[in-house]
Amino acid sequence: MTSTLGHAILGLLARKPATGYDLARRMDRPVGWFWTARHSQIYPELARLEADGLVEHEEIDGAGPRQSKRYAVTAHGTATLADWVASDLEPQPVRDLEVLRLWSVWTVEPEAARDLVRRARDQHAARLTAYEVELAEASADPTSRDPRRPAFASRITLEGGVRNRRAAVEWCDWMLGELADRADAPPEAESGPA
Amino acid sequence: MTSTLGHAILGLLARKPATGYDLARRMDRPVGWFWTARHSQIYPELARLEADGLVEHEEIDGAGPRQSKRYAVTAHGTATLADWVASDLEPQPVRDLEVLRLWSVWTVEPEAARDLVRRARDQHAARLTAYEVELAEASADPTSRDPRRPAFASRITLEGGVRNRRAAVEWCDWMLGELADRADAPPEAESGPA
DNA sequence: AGGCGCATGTAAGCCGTTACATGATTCC
DNA sequence: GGAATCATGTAACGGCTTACATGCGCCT
Repeated sequence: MTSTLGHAILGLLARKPATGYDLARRMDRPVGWFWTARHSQIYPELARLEADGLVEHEEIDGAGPRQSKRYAVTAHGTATLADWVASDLEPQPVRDLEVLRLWSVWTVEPEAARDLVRRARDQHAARLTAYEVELAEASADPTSRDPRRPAFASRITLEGGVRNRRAAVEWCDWMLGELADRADAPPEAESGPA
Repeated sequence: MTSTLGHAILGLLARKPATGYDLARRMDRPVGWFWTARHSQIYPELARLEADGLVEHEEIDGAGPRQSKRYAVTAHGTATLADWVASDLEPQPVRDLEVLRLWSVWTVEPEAARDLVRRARDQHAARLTAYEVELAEASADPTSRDPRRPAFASRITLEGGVRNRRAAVEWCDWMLGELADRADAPPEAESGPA
């Protein structure tokens, strides 16, 4: 019944209580590496979670002028989150724009293709570096060895990100090899150094 | 102006003309590995593409009782597709349910976590096998070496899938190691061999 | 005086899914 | 006779994005 976004928010709040505004920022980094949401989606979802008794709020006066609401998970919320984590979710269909594009790469000149792959490689490499930095920070925390601590989960998800992006960079390098200009030349009838 | 789905359909039709029904099936395998759509989305999109002059159809009487429409890309459609492929798309935000879930894995018992990771590993391994089979078939086609042929694009995207899933399986194995039951035991005050 | 950050919400619209609707042919 | 496959569409609804709306305090 609770949506995926709801579980994402519960996951954030289970680590640390926050206002809707805070959540919107945290939905960038670090959770945003694999799930994102705008504030326009977060505020109504918080109301729904509260109606279901999964979170509760207290009014605080924060830095802003207006009263803010700091949300925290209830016991019921934690239980719901844990159930969802352990549940049998069927694999989601993949939606990858980069691969979809590559699948039609035969429609463009090899030179344009190389350009494309080089740009993709750069983006993956940048992401890889960002993950590596965060992973180093996460690993420094001694609690990141304990499977019942949030830092553990952060560490293993980041490790996944690193491995994933590393594979992507290697794949791009491999593709550049496959696209190397051996025979870009227009098809000439029997050339070759016979 | 043309949507992502529109480009996905153009990519399919550029390889081979097809009916809406065909497209719906092909949106499973092989394109469906990285982009999917239901027929209810495909039929209206075909109408839109035709209105924009990117595809055209001829009536045929196929196996079914009703007249079918076989669609093919126009020259304008091919050009539009090529432009999109070479264009500078900004990286899409990742949305990964499996990782989102893992990020909250500290809320469950290590044993449940191991179970979860084992199931994920199995799914990745199954996908990996499927990719490897298709890659072997694709590589057998001699045109898969020519960057201007569809088979080339199929081969390199499949190679990406294989590398990606291989990394995922290895990551799962690594996580199982991290979750190994060294110290699952409930926290007893000063136990340990001195 | 103007812009940025804090802070919370609503509204319009697109994209995608599930379900509804129809109907002939072929296989069991 | 009934189920599966071929074949095309529409309708209702949910999730997500973009844009609209408001307003105080701080920094330049």
